[in-house]
Amino acid sequence: MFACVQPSSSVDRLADGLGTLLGYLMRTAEGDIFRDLMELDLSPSQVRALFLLDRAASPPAVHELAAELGLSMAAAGRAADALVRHGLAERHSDAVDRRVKRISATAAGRDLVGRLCAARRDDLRRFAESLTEEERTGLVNALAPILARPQVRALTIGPHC
Amino acid sequence: MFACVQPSSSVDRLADGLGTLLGYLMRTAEGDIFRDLMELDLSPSQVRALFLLDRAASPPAVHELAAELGLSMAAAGRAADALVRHGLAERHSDAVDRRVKRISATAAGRDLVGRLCAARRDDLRRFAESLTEEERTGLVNALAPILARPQVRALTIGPHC
DNA sequence: TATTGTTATACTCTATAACTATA
DNA sequence: TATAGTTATAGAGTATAACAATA
Repeated sequence: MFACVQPSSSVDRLADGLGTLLGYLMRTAEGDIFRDLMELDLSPSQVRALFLLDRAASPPAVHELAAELGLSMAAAGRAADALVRHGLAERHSDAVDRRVKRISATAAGRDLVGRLCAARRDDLRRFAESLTEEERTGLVNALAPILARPQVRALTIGPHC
Repeated sequence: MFACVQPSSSVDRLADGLGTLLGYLMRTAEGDIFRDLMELDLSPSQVRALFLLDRAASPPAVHELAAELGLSMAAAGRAADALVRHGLAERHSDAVDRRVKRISATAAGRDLVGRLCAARRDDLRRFAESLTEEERTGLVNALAPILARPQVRALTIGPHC
């Protein structure tokens, strides 16, 4: 019989450490993010739709929105309705195929996304500020080669969020 | 006038790097976690209730459950109902005050929580395995002093999750 | 005939309020 | 009278199905 307690590998230790860090960051997030959303009374689906519209290269049709959000077309249409009512998105009839209605974010919609991203960033800044200079630079240096990896960069969306 | 482009501080760089890492981890999570939940057809509130019951030192009353979940007592009672119907939780009449019904996780409930935590852990392990040995040990070492901080340890829940 | 989008209906989850049981 | 919990009703959000418009 071998010993029951295995010495943990660097994989185990890192998975553990990251799990703890993620849990801590989630629990300490002040969530000023949600203040704006509560005021506007947006549902989670509506928020996801808005983020999708913000980062979309070109305004998606309702059925594309539905597919990307994992919603029925009816539900996606209603989510778009709500965003339009709030002045966060606009409907345009497609010039080529007049069946399709394309949805795009308005300036106000993009502004809201920007503020939500800034709130998330502030949460991370607060954490970063709570560390010593040594801890910060140590983590920045350890993170650098990982964030430079192609597979990570490929899934990195943009400068914000 | 000063230059418009400020050199970013270590705080900025770390906040940025962590944001990117978090985004990557979220986007690459395979989410086998949700397979179990879909089968059982548990709502988010029911899952949160189950996690709360699993880590509770003693079985909470329905009104305590409601307060911790941020739900109405009626909604908390219904969430408990669903868990009981699925065999994941039990109701006990309090021996002292027969008005209160205490809710506790069953062995099946704790087992499900364990499996959900294991799924999250596996996602992080997969990421850790995708790194080189140098990257892993670098990150483990950079994380070590931070995770040892009292304020982080205070918010760390348990060995799993 | 096939496809896009909207409207009609049903189901789930929630909150508020009314109700029952216990203190 | 006050408190714990359940039940009744109403309000979102979603999906499925029926419908209208366009291809």
